[in-house]
Order: sequence, then C-alpha cells, then structure tokens
Amino acid sequence: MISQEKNSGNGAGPVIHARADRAHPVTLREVAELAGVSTATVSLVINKKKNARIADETRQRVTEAIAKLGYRPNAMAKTLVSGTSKFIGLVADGVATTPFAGQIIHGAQDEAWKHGYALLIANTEGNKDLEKDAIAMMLEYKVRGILYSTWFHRPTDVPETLREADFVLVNCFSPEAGAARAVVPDEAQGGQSATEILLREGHRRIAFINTTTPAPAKDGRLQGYKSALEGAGIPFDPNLVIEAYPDQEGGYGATDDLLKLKVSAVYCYNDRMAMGLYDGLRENGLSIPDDIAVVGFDNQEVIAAHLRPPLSTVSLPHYELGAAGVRMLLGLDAAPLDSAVKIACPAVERASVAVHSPA
Amino acid sequence: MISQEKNSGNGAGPVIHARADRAHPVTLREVAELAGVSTATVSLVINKKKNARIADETRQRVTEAIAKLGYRPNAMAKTLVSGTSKFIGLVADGVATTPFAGQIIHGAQDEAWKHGYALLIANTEGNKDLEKDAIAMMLEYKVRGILYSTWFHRPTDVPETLREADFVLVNCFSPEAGAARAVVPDEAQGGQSATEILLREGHRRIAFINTTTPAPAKDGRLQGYKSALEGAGIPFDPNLVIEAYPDQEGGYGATDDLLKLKVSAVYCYNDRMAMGLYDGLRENGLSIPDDIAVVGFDNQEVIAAHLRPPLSTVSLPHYELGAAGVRMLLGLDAAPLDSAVKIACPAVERASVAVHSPA
DNA sequence: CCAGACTGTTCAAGCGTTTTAGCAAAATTC
DNA sequence: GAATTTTGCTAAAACGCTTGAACAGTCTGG
Repeated sequence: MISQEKNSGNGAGPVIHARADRAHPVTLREVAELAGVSTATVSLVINKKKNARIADETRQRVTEAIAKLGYRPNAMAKTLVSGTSKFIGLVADGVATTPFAGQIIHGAQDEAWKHGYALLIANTEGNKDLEKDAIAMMLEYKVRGILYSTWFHRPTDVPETLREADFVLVNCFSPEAGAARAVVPDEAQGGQSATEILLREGHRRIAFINTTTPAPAKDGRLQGYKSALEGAGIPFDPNLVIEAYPDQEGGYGATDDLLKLKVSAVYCYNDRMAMGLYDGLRENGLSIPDDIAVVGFDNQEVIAAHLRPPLSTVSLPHYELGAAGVRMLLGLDAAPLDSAVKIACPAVERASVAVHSPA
Repeated sequence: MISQEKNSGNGAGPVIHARADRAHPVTLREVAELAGVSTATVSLVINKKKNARIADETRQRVTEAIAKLGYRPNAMAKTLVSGTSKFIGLVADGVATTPFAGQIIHGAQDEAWKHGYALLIANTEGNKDLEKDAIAMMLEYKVRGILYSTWFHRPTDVPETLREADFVLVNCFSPEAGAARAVVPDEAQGGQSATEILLREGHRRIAFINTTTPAPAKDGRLQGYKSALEGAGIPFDPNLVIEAYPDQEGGYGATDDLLKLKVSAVYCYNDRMAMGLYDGLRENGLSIPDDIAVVGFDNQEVIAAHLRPPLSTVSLPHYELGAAGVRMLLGLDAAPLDSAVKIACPAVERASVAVHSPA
C-alpha cells in the first residue's frame, strides 16, 4: 500500500528495478516534520517511554506519519547512542562441514531473538586468520558478547582477541581451568543412556565400539558405558571395548572383531560407525535387532532415522548448547568459570533395539 | 602483550572475570590525545586515505597510540556517517533442518567477506512472523542488501518488506516474471550429467526414479534425463520412469517396481532414495554396480560418500549459489530480472557405477 | 624576496538517534 | 486568584566517526 502510493505517478512502464524507491531513507526528522512535532517527541512515541507524557492526539499523529512515510529506525544511530549493540557474535568453525552447527545457530538465534538480540555469524572453517578477522569485525560492531563454537566437542585455545569481549565457549572448553565460561554436552550421561537402552531390554553382554581418536567424547562415552554397567551390576570387561575410526568405514571394519566377542548388543561411538556396522552385520547374515541390537550416538538425522531398521541413539543437544550459550552470555543462566556447564544428551529410541513388551 | 600492559599492577590474585577490562571502549579522541594530534588526523591515518598528507613521524605516533590503547574503531559510528552498512542480510528457511543451508551460508560469507561485507544471518525455519521480524531487523541495520534463500529449490513469494531492500533470491525464484533477481541450480543440466555418467559406461536401458513431489527439481531432472538419452540416440521410454517419495523409504519401496523393468542402471532423484534403494537391491541379492549401476543426485556427503559402494551423484552447488547471490547483489555478476541465473551441478563419480577401463 | 604551490594538520559540520533539563500552558489546590 | 502541580512538548548535547574547507608553514621558481 505504502509503496504503491510512493510509486504512483511512475506510470505503467516496465519494472526497471525490482525494488522500492529508497534512495534516501526516511529519518526521524522527516517524521517529526510531517507530524509537526520535534524529533524528541517522535522518539518518545516510538520507544513507548513509560514516563513520557504525550497527548493521545499527538501520539496518533506521529504514528500516522510513521506509517505514511514507511519509517524504519536506524539501528546504527540507536547503537551509537546506547554504546552497545543488540548483536551477539557467533563464531563457528564448521557451519558448512556439518549439519550440527546449524542446530547451534538455530538454538542461539532463537534464544538471542527472545531477548532482542540478533546474531552476527562468522563461519571460519577452522581458518585462524579468518577467525581473527571475524572476531575483530564483531568487536568493531560492539557486540554484546561472542559465542565461540566448535563443530565437535573438544578443548580449544581461547584466541587472544576473544578476551576483549564477553564470551562463552560452546561445544568446547578451555584446558586451563578458570579461564572461560563454557557449555558442552554431557558425554558421560549420554554414554550411560545409550548403554541403558540396551540394558533395559535385557542385554547383559554389550560391546562398545569406541573411537580411536582422542576426544572428550571418547573418554566420556566410555565412562558412561562403565557407569551404566555398574548400575546394572555387570562387571566391566575391557575386552568388550574395541576401537575403530569413527566413520562408516571404521564401523564396517570393526564387524569381524565384534562378532568374535559373541555379544547380543553393541553400542557404537557414533551413528556413522553404526551405519557401517549395519553393512557389516548384514553381510554376515545377521539381523538387527534380533541377532544383535545396536545403538549409536549423535542422532544424526539423515542417518539414524532412516537406516533400516531406524537406529536407536542419543542426541547431541546442539540446539540447547546454542541456547544455553546465549543465556550464559546474557547472565540469565549461571556460568561458572571453573568448569563447563554440561547439557544432557537425551536418548532417542528406535527399532534397532527390540522392544520387548512386558509379558 | 597489550592487555598485559593494561593489567599490570592488578597483582597476582585469582582471575575474577575471564575478560579484559573493557568498561569504557577506547575512542578515536583518546587515541588523538595520546598521539597529540586531532581526531581528523587519526581518522586519516587509520583509513589510509590516498590524498591525505601525513608526516611519517606523525603517522608513526598515531600507530603507536592505537596499538598502545588497543583501539577498535566503532563500526556503528562509521556506518552512521557513510549511510549504508557493510552488512549483507541472509534469511534462510532451514539452517537447522538441512546440511545444505550451511553451504549457502559458507559461500555467501566467503564472497561477502572478500568485498568487505559481513553476513547478518536469520534462520526462520519457515516461520513467516520470524521472517518478517528478521527482514525488519536487517532493514534497520541498513544492510547493503538481502539474500533470501530456501533450503530446497522452489518457487517462492517475495515478502512485501523484502522489497524495501536490494535483494536476490537464492535457491528459489519468484513465479511472477520480472519480479526479482534469482539464482538457482541447473537441475536439467544436473539430470543430464547424472544420466550421462551411466551412458558413458555403456548402459542403454536406464531407469529414472523420480519424486512424487512437485518441484522444479522434479521437472528439471527428468528433462535432463531425456536430453541425455536423446544425446545418446536412445528413445525416451516413459515406462522406465517411476515415481516414489524422495526419501530412503521411498527408494526402498521402489525396488520391486524397478526390478520389473530389467534395467542395467538406475538414476535416482536424490541420494536418500538411492540409499534406500541400496537396501532394497541388497535384499534381492543384487550387487552394485555389477548387477545394477546407481547414481543419485544432491551429493549429500554423509550419505553419498559413505555408502557401500560410494554413490556416484551430482552436486547441488549450494556454495556457489551463496557466492553468486552475493555477487549479483553487489552488482558484480549480471543479474537479469526476467529469469533466474542457473548454476551448474557438477557430477561426482564414485564406485556405484563401474568404471570400465577402455580395453 | 615574493607569488604561488605544496605540505601537514586542524576546524567544524554532520550522520540519526536518545535523553535530560527546562519551559509554557493548563489544571488543581487552598 | 495566586501558588502549586501537572501535562505536553522541545532544545540541545551527546554518541564516535568522516570529510571538505581552511589554515599556517615551508618550498620553489623567477
């Protein structure tokens, strides 16, 4: 409607450029002039100041002028006055590499939005120079704070410049204690939940195919496996833990070793290994879950939900990590400096573990 | 080093807060005072103005003052003066839903960065209200322009407010001609490439499992299949085209129909269908690629690269879409209003199609 | 040795807001 | 009906920066 009015008189010629005429953006002053008041008044009306005393009639006139001109406040000017912007920076090392980062972004954005903040995202793909530039850019835009995130859970150095801002590590943590606020997934609890899915169905002899790659997840998930067994009164047998590279090929390659263990169930370090293992088991004529039950870890949708049979697994709470990071940054959640906050990894049960209905 | 200096004298007590002291950000004026010059001079030094005449000695002093104070220009103030910001907005409907969006972001960011722009990303997950807020936010931050992207190639309505900005549609297009600049994948060429992978290996009777869901991709990929056959002098046989829902289950379910066709090769609408088809073929005791060759479409890494055997497919050029979108926005690439620019979908050959070395 | 050119630097206006102090007029009190 | 309070609004400074005009000095050529 508005742009219609603005464009009236342009005739019915072909569209030259698919955008409205916005050579000179409308400013507060113009609104003020049209409404016949001062800019101060317009500002007061716009921001609905509590103790501003504005006559209803005036408020009305201003509102109309705003609508008529299609006025948009200039956030830059606003920020200049207030000192800090309504931006939260998010530097990620792998938005493109992995589907996970998307969830962190999503969670962070929803939470940020809720508090009136917008996300300024920089994807570094691990490039340190880019990272430095990205942080510099964020500092120049006077972000409220920065979320520094990694695509897989790991220790990380805190870049020097990051310390110039308020920041929270997301899905990573600083090895030096007391150095940074951080939020990470609770690997141990996740590993325990994964194992418990199997225990609950009566499995007693459960193998764990761990990763060969050192990582907090490697230790945590193993720890969880042990805790679960202990909780079920089953002694931990190190022979039941084998290791392989954490991808499809690794899982496939572990098949033979696994079969030697004569277990009725196996818990894989991640869904990709489980996917490879599916192939290996199938080639051996074994059926899931009847011959052997399988659980994974990560809940990587494209894989887990669509394997045949669908894979029981444990979710990495990326969405929650992002959201919690924002809350910690804004001081809404407790954020200890001495240890990372842990977010639960919820179990997701699917058909790769038989559901024995109680007799 | 710098922050060391600032903190010297703080004693060796425990770290209270993991961030530098930045209560009052350093301004241009402070730098000017320390250097004993005017703010104008500092500004000139910082921006390396061509025709600014600054004594080396002065330049030196200013540079030192900047370093010493750890000065960061205030981008907001800069923007206020210049009128438009160095932001490009990117609204996406599915950063979290799909791994693809990450590539669009990545491409857009790399290209934007190259030209001194930062990306202001908003993930709407399809929510129209959110979308409107997001666009409003971008307009208030006076973005240079907006990239409006969808996670799968489709027609889309252009939101009214989007027209207030300079914009480009990415991975989508407006059904009304001449209404918007747009960049999309070249589905037809992709479909042709996919089919040609099979033709090149001597297959003559090739099935196409298309999707049941209407989409530009459905038509384009079929079109490409036809062109490829035509190019090879093979008449198009509609009976060789079957349709199924475009996911693993759909591909799996299409197995029986496919087998009836007695083809030596099949081209699937996407990788997920191919993944399901793998299961179906395997259950029928058929081996890939010896009994039947398979190609997919999308090049969804987690799937295609890691199936057994790895899947030959065609890449959706998301990275390029993002990059091209930015270039079109900035006027670096031609950007016709009357039809979308098409980006090639490159073939990715893997082991699901036998490679017959020439005798 | 002076006009003109050049060099190095500063002045000051302006970008679009917010916000505090203050002012005039209207309403209320006694 | 004077004093006081309340109401409705505005003036002007400030936020941190850029930039064209202007200004002293110093060179240069004639």
